[in-house]
Amino acid sequence: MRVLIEAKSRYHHGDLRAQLLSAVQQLIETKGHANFSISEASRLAGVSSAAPYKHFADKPAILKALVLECMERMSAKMLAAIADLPVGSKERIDALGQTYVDFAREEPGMFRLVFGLTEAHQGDDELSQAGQQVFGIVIQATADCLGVEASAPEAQERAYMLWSFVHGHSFLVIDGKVEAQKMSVDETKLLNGISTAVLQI
Amino acid sequence: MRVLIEAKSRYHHGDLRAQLLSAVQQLIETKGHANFSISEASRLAGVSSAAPYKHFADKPAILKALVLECMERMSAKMLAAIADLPVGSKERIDALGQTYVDFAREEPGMFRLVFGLTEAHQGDDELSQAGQQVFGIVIQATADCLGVEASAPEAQERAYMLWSFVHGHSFLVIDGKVEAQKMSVDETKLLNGISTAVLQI
DNA sequence: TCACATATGTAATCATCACTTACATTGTCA
DNA sequence: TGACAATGTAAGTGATGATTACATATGTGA
Repeated sequence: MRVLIEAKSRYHHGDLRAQLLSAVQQLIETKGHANFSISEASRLAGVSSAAPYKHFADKPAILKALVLECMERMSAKMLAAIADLPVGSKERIDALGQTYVDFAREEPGMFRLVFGLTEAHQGDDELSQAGQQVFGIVIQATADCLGVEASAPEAQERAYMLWSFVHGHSFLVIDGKVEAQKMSVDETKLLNGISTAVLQI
Repeated sequence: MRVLIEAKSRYHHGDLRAQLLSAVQQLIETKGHANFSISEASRLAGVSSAAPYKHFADKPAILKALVLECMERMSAKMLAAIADLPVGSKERIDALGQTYVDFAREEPGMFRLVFGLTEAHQGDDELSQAGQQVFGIVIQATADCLGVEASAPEAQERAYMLWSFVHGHSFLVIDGKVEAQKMSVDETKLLNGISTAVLQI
């Protein structure tokens, strides 16, 4: 908060781009990515509603930047989660899954944004490349676990199975379906059970 | 189209409620459930922007009506899909999964709506009951397959695993992540592989 | 047949938003 | 130092949406 006030006292903001992204992220968590407005984000950052256009071409560009940053954080978290675990261990798989679900729970708005982006972004190379990087971590861990190369179709198939499952569980959690079904899910057991099942088909 | 024109010629629309729901559904498929507006739905139905409020209290009420109708269709499709397959067979599981994914592909907008409803609906009994009905079909088929009662924790756990997976795959498909990863997924093989894995843990 | 309550629809108003244009301030570097 | 790039503001445009006050059709009962 102090940062915002201080920054406002000068004509040039200093780091408006970053603060805008932060404001938008905050708005997305509270109102959903389809309901935030640039105007409101500007207000939050303490600048005029025209200022953002010096840093971003339009609304989709802001979302794209946010998603890229989000995916990098996701990558970093995943890599950190497996860093201390032995290569080729099943624990790595489970740790990746847990990290994924944790991320969804911590930032449901951003999580939905990353995966529910509009058609405007569908063909974007930069975005799909960032996505491949994240998925690549899962593929590598799966391949190591299976004792094959990451390029092996088997590794890709199993990794996709794991991803689908964790992805689905994440959505069911943040959309409140687990509670709605009056189910209590032991998540550790669940993740462990799934990876066991998928790896030993 | 003819219906719309004909209806517009009269002062009283005739069946505005149903036509509004249909218009909203159409908009949801093209713009997403967070981006449709009552005004635009009214325009589609050929009435003023205030007319809908004579039939629905507010926006959430319209969405709820749509979701309920959607879930009923989903239930019906799932029941139809397993009707001719033997009770307790794994084919039933796979057929349910395929139906689920097909539905998501055919009506991605509605699919997202059903699962991404706002907090306003989170505690709604009618909705969670409809959800339980759909999930109940999966639980029953899983229980039959395992040879246990539907109330058995084992059945619920396995059913949830299957649901998570199919749910995740559905989202990845409609969000274009499968293409984005330059992956070609053999869906039949995938569904079969997953059910095999989950059932024989 | 005819007043009238009710259901249904409209017009008008007001707020908000994305984005633009014209201009102001600041930092920087030749 | 002085030109210029970068970054900000003020004001405005056109589109869209929610809400409200008002208008009309229609079935009903006397």
